[in-house]
Amino acid sequence: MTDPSSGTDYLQQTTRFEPAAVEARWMKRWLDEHLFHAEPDPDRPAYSIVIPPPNITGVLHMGHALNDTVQDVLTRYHRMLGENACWLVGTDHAGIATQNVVEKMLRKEGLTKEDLGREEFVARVWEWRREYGGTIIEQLKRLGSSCDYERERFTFDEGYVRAVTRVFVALYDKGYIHKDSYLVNWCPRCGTAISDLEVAYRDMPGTLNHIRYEIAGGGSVTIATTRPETMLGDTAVAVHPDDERYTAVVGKTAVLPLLGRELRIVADERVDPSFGTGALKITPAHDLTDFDIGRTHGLETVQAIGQDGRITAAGGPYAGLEVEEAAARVTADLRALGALVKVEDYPHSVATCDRCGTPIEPLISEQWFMDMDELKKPATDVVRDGTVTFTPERWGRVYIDWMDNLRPWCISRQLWWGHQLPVWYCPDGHLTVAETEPQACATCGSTELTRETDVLDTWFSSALWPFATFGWPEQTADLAYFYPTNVLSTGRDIIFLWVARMIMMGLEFMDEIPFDDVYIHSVIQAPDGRRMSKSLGTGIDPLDVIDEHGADATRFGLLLMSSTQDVRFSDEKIAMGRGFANKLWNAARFVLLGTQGYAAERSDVAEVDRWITSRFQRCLAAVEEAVAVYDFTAAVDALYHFVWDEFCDWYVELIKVPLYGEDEAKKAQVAGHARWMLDQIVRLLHPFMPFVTEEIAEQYGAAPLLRQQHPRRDEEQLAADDEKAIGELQAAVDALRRFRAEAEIPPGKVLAAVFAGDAAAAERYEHHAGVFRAMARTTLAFAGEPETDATVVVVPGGRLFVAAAIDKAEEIARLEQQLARAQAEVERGEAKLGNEKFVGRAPEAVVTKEREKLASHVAERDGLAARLAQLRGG
RNA sequence: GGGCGAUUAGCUCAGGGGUAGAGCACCUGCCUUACAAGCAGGGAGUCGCUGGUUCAAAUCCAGCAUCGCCCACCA
Repeated sequence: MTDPSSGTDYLQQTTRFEPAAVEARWMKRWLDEHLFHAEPDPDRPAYSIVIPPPNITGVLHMGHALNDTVQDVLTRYHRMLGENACWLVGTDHAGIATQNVVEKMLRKEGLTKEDLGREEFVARVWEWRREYGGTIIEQLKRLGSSCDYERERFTFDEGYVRAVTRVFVALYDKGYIHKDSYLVNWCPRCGTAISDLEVAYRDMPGTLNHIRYEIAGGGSVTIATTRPETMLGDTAVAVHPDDERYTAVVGKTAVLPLLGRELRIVADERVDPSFGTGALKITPAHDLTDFDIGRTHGLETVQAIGQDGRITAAGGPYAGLEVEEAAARVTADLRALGALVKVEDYPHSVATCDRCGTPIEPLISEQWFMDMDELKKPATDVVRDGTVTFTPERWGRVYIDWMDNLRPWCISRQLWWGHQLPVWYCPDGHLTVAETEPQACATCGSTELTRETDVLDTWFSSALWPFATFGWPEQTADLAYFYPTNVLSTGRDIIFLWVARMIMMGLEFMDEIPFDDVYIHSVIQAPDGRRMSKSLGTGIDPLDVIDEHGADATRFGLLLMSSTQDVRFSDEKIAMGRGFANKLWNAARFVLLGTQGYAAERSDVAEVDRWITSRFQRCLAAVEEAVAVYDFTAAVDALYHFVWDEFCDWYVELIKVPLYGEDEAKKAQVAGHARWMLDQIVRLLHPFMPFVTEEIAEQYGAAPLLRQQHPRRDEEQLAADDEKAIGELQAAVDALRRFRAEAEIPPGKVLAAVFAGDAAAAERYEHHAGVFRAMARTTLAFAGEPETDATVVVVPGGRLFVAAAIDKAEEIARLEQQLARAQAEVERGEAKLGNEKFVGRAPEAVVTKEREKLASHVAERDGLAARLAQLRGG
């Protein structure tokens, strides 16, 4: 890249990392050079992820942003490990959602879909999709998502339709799909049946109405209902067989008030005798329990509520009323009759349409169902036996529990936008199910065929995503190479709707699981702990966050929020990411500008070089272990602390001494290593913060990092001795700094100190004399008597006597405090080691550690006591 | 009704049998030639409550409380 990042002017002047321009430039380059695209390559292992396809009506929200960051980290990470990584991207045609959006648009033009007719309407939806359907894909790019955009798929594209049709026909031929007249969840507003999973229960206030039904031949029975209007569809009354209050009336006939319909009184165990009056009105056409009881007892069904949500002709005088109005009228009329015995407040949960919020009307209609019994067993087994793993694990148990209780899936929708069922009817009502339009009825040969108008549930097609996107039903090279995918990352809200069904379909049609791992990410709530939602006004637009802080910062912050539990959105974490990107950028500026002309080369000559290399290896190990178990917070945390606390705060400061020094050979060695180290860091960090790392790598000619390798784990680069040595150096500098702060010694004042202690420590400190000068503003001497008014600073391996300008009385008080603290530690340690049970039963390492601690506290105490005695005496 | 999760510093959250951690916020001092979006230092918590196991519990177990989520044919 030449502009504007060529030469050192750019580095010199850019003291802050400015994401906006950098991001756009890099995304363009990655795309122009096809760096995200993968083709099957037998020489490399495949790593594949399919994105949960967002709805074409969707815009990027915080959940996507987190999920896509996770997938991008994994994709970039594995790509740099040398795997052939393909992150497959695409969109979902989203039946109801999309149809609703286009209908709303038509309404603004004063049109309904009926005005246009089906064909024209569907054409309008395609048009809408061409114009707006790609929005979310463009938004993905803002985040830096390295999807294989050249493979973009759509759940309604040509090849996908073939896959859906093939699956439907195959399942029909196997007898898993059938048509039935059954009680389904009907949304009167959307005008379609929906599946159980698309029903949301919401707590609402309501009333429990006790209604008296007279019994033919004398007596009465009182039932209780929350929906009085459904009595218009009653065909029976049921009581529990063991309920002694009602044994006498079972078998008799009750009379439905208002309509006069005769109702059988039946006994059924599904009635709860403790609820209400113990007598249950039976409306087989509008309640699932009633429907089942009706089937058992051969009861008539009366449809009192129509698909438009209004009372039908069966409701006599109430016909044509909306249910709410009907409820009011029925209640009033019952009251007038004296049949309404009691009305009590009764809050209960109401079934509503998950998509539009309208109360669901259970009613009987002709629908297509998929029987899950055969499909669910293998799909449950693979999770039970660990072939497919869930992270966090608990979602696997949730999945299994749900699978164990599966009921048939209602897959037909009375919509216009979607995969039309490949089913044709002849005038005699025979069915012909075929992949391509048949010429004649398979049963009677009639050529007058009409196609089923229903379309499939959107989730039917989504279930095929992991294999249909790689070319199935064709046996393509892509499919052979990239399937099964490695991991599916998604939110927990679609475990049942989508994940479960992909596993079932993958096993059925590919005879293989669709993915090895399922990673369920956290739900990001609004900062106040409420749901992020547009209607509540609690949503935060990730694009705004990117605009404000940059994509790297947004990714970093989101990864910090990728917990195993729900978390609140935290602006501070994003700001932390921004600060980190800036810190990294500035560290890179320092290294690159301060070592110009030197070539990157790892060195193990200097202790400090071996130390930072070793610390890097530990960070690398931590990152690899964290990513392997999808613990992105731990990965990012390890990177942050290594880069900031160790690389920037210590390494960079430590190498300033040789770098600004006169020893040219030493300087060359340190400079080379610093450049090498920076390159290692940037490679390790790239999957997490792709933009800033590319921008840095560009400055020394290593870009694009997308083509580079991940740093290599190497046990031989670990250096425990050097870590210990530098650790002690850090502790000594810290002690001096603490002393300076406590004694309020001005930063500019240079202190002189005499070291007394063991020889090894003396040698080490002498070697790092420059470090003490630079980082603690203290010059060290290793011989001679300390002055009598010197202050003692305890450091590893001995004591520093600092010629200090502080009050003797204050110094005595300070030492007394330190002594008291040391004494307390000694006593604690002695008590612990004097405890036979502790010494006898605690692990040896714990006891040893305790002994070492005690010894060091004893030494510290004795040193302080001696010093105190000297001060008091002098 | 069943299940799951959470309860740790002022805030947001990690951790997890062996002397309590991070970021932000706060206090003090510094524009020290990579970075003031910075540097150095500091204060701050009976780890929700009650029991139990253990030499040792924030951590494991049981119960309780509060909050949240999911499932359910709560007439």
